[in-house]
Amino acid sequence: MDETAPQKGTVTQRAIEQIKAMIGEGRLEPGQRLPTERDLAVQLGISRSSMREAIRALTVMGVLEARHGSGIYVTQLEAGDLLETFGVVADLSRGPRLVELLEVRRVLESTATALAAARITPDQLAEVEKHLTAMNATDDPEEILAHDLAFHRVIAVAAGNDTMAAILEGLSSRTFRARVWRGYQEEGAFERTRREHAAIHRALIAHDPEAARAAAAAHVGEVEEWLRAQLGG
Amino acid sequence: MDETAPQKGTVTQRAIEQIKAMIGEGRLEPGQRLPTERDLAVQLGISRSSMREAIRALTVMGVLEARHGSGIYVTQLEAGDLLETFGVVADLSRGPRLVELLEVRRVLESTATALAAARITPDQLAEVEKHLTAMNATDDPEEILAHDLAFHRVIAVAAGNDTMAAILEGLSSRTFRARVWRGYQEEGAFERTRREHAAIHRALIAHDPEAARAAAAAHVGEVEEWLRAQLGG
DNA sequence: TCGGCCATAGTGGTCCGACCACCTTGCCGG
DNA sequence: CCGGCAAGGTGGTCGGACCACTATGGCCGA
Repeated sequence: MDETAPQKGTVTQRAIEQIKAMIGEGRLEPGQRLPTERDLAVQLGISRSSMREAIRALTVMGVLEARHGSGIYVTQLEAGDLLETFGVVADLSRGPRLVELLEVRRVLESTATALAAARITPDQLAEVEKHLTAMNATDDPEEILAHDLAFHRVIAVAAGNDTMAAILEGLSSRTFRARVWRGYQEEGAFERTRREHAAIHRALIAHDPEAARAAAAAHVGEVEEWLRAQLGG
Repeated sequence: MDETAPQKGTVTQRAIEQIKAMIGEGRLEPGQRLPTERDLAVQLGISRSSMREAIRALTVMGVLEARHGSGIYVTQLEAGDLLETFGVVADLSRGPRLVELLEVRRVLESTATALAAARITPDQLAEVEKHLTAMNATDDPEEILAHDLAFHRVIAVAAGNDTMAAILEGLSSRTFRARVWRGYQEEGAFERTRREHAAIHRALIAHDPEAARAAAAAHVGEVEEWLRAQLGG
């Protein structure tokens, strides 16, 4: 048995862990440039192919970023970078898990909206209003959806918890929302959605966290219940 | 310009999207075996190296699973499979983001505990008690941590939302908890933790969701406040 | 006949070397 | 002094070869 090379798992997997460890131990700072693929491969004693797979893995995790012709860099390791893959879950989920995801979103969205009610700045509030009016001024579903997403995104950011905002971003990814809302809006839910958004807006203006929490929970809950009914019968 | 091959992004990235689309459209069922790497590479018109990188990427996302000597399979696409990378966020986060993660955990954990209070079965309750007593019967920090994790895991499962349980699992990943708790427990927080766990347990027995929510929120909130103080000065 | 062993084909895992596309740098000429 | 151009360096792609492991089926012995 060779103590210098425990030989656990594939060499690629080992490389992934080693680089992750380097970052965890602070030997690689956010934004820093890594050695070249070729050098890294030599350092870890593996081939460039395997090293590239490891880099690819860390890239999809949002830990590394490869710039063609320039080099490999550690990302800023911000919530957005690392939670990007969260959207994949939403995209590939179907049936009962969609309800579960909406339940998670209801919990987080209501909390975020409550926090936002207490902390939102005038500028952010103005932006919320901008998307609200734009959303009500058009009949194009695409545009409505875009402003709807932006509406909630601004609120999530105003809550002051970037991690929570990033998770909510993933839970509201374009394809996820589009898939669910297509059916929901076909049942003439536009007016109801408008009223719910208005209620959230009022609560933000009043800086009333409890009202904001209730309004947001009801808003997401409506969709959640509709989807539950769709699946149930 | 070739309309048959839009040439957007790298070939590997395209391959990732194509396979993801196949699964999204239902052309690939969970558990199903994919063609060989070599065949897939030919089908998508790329080299095996690039195809392997795409497969590696989908593997770390928890979408595919490669079995050496057997083949490549689509995972069951359960919440646990897809949210496994969530733990990486916790592992690589430091400073203020740790507080944000704990804030998210507090929100989800309190909700999950409340749900569990209403739905928990006698068997699950017995398991909760098992870990509770085991946790109080030893002084080995390692063992305490293990039972602590299991304690909350059972509760999360009892809540009936697998997605939420999977997220909480990521937020409580071993290294994350170990890093934070090391310092927290050094300040003689054992007794307080014991009391908080007991309070959660009582609320579960009484099937009292509100009490359970409050107890869980306080439990996580304690650590959150301690960590906030650590960073603040 | 039945059971287990083993050769074999097929699969993912690894490595190598070459070339391409792109960015960066710095030299050179205006 | 400045702008453009050329060369070197980097990640991206390719093809082929071999290794490690699994699964299958036939063969041999009981």
